[in-house]
Amino acid sequence: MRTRRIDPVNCSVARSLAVVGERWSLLIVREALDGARRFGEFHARLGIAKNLLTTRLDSLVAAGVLRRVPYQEPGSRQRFAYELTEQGEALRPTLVALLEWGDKYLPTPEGPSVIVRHRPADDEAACDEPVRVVLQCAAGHTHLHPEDICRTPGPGARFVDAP
Amino acid sequence: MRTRRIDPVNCSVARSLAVVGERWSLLIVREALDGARRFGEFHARLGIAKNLLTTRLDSLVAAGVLRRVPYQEPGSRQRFAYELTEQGEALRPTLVALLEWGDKYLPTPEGPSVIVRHRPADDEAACDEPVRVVLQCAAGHTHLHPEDICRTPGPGARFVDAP
DNA sequence: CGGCTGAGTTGACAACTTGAACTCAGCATC
DNA sequence: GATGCTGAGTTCAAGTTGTCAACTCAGCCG
Repeated sequence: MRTRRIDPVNCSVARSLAVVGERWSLLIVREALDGARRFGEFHARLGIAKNLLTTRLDSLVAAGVLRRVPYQEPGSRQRFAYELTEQGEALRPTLVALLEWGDKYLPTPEGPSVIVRHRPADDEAACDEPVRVVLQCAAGHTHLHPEDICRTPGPGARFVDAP
Repeated sequence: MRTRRIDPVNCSVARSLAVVGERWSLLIVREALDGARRFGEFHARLGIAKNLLTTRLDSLVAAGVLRRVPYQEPGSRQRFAYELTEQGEALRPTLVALLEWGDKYLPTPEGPSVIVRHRPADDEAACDEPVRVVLQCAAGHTHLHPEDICRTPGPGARFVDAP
């Protein structure tokens, strides 16, 4: 019997990337996390082509990352805004991880342009410290080294012959 | 004076995505984290077109994510393998974040196919617990809610007029 | 009515992706 | 020493996706 591996196509990373792995999707989510809600805001902030923005917003809505909500400004007709669902909010760790990686390995001479801070809405407990993303195991161990981590098959694993 | 925002184009997320935001880049890194090293392994595991794989591997090497190392199997001529640099290893939290997100929001009926575990090489301290990605501030606070997090300008921030 | 605005749509063109066929260097075999 | 095999690519046509500019469309405002 040949060596077998976990099938790499049957993987949540691949499924996630099918949803948010396109050129602009994560940048749209980033802007949404930063408060953008309206078509024109995304367009102006990102410089994305409008027709692409239309299709990206539609596909993110279809995937459940964004929600389309009507709004009406006084003196204007009803329009639609796009706001993050819980599922969209849940992409924050991914974006913080990418932010950290870029800060460390693709730095600009001036230093990072954005720092994510722990700043609760009720300022009483405001600690204001920078936020980082860390790998932590269920037993509470943190600062895991690469060699201390391994991928194991889960209940849904399928296997393929190793090449 | 108009409201001003942090310039979204001058951002580490955008610079990171320029390197690893293309269709296959993160999947190549995922396979590398799982031990793939050779052209044929990446090709067979991912099913990516060979010419694209060539350009992706080259650009990941140019970006410092992978390193091109010669190897020679007995009875074969010298060839090249691609292995992760420290910079490439540092993408692990990003991939774990995407894995978790996919497991939670894009599940398959059978359950997750991969579980990342804390399993040190020297099994003595093996705890084997699943590994998760968590946001943690420098003061040690964890379990941060969306509303407890904000983006603040860093030293390299540039500003643009709000749209 | 005629112009203004935000939110799109359309269409021509450019860039990227795919898949299949081809090359190429060295080893092994005849 | 010709032939074929293998892994690692390269080339090319066809299809898909992204870009930019121009256009539409609905309602408000004067």
